[in-house]
Amino acid sequence: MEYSESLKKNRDFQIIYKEGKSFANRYLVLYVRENGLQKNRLGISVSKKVGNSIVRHRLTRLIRESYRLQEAMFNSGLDMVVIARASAKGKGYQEISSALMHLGKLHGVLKRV
RNA sequence: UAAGUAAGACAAAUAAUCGCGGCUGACAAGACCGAAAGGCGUCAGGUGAGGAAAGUCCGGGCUCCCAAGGGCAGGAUGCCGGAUAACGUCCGGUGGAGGCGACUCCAAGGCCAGUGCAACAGAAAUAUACCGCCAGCCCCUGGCUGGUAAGGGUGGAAGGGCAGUGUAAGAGACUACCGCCCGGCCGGUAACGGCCGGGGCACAUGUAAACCCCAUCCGGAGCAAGACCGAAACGAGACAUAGGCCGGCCCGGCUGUCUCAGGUGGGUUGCUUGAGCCUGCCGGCAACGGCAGGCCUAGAUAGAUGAUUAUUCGCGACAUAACCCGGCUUAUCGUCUUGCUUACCAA
RNA sequence: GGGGCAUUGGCGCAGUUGGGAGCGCGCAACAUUCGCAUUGUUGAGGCCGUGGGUUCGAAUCCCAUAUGCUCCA
Repeated sequence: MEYSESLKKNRDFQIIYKEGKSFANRYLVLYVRENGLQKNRLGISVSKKVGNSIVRHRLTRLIRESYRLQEAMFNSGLDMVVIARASAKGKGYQEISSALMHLGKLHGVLKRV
């Protein structure tokens, strides 16, 4: 991803859960927190409750892909954590992507086009 | 053709664009990050999950720890022979069970080494007489004593089975066949099978997935193993007091510089060439082994396979490597190949 | 990567040499009261997680499997 990094440490996730704001819809939950950097940082979390390893990997990829393709739409300087919910199991790219954009709109982190 | 049975193969395909992880090559080679070890940009090429990668139920390699040697305890396995690095796996047999058959299935050592348990029912559960049968006696529509396991009834199981002889009634008391036990001979590496003789049955119900006995095997932990490089902070030592702070000065303390130990955050390695795969020939019924030729086929470290478009069909199941192999078990949409069996039809 | 535990009425739990499926709360009915609560009596409710096996007989023993919880690194 051109402008972004991924979140790795559990500590980073915990900070965002504590200090960030969250919105949710049917498939996803999105936490956002300003990090004061030039870049965005993205973390994806899929719980074991959602499904087996195949399902979890698939969802991770769909979320990463939809973020990658829409990356230019987001403001910069944000830490974001996307959590997949159990109802997202078995859904396709179109649904996941539109769910992510919907949450971005709710947070007001999308650039005005 | 239909039904079945056994073995095996495949796991949607093709193209384009964008994106991700290793690898190789070329160009940059420094202006970056870091204390160090080390990492790093662009382009091109090639490569990138499974038959179960799963469950973690077994076995081994590898690594470290412990260790003079041996035993006990504990655990596992359990007909015989073979294969193998090893196995609880596989192959071939034996015995038993199922099927018309092809074929399939079996935790299949030992309750005549010992101990325990067997509710209820039943007279009695390893020792006995309730009914009955027979004999004798008596106070004779009955009772008592003795004999008896053929019959009834209970039970999952009643003391070898069945037929005959025999007897007061019966009984391996005796006899034939079957079963059991013992001994011998023959075949087989063996499990075992066949034959002969004896015991006349005294040992003899079931349970070892009850304790246990017998035989064989097993040291412990696991790649977050282990090895290497190694900040900061903490610790030890040395030096300098040249400088700063405490002070009038010295000692001393803090600070400073250097060294060492330890090995945390972090990094490198272990990390993929291996009991490897494919083809052919040879040995073996087979599992498998030998020889020759060819091939190199993921290596991530928060963890890489996705998205879009087009075409085709049956509209795609179960499911993602994490040190590596050999098995087992479980999940699974379907497609195909071959051998064999049975039934029907045709020649 | 290794190990352990649990699963029994609606809920929480007992259940050992393998033979009866139980306890408390809850539920229903009846009694008591003018009525309710309390109390008492009675009752319903179970494939003992699932599938096989051993045994005459399995909640219990053995094997496989599912779900949940938990420990160590």
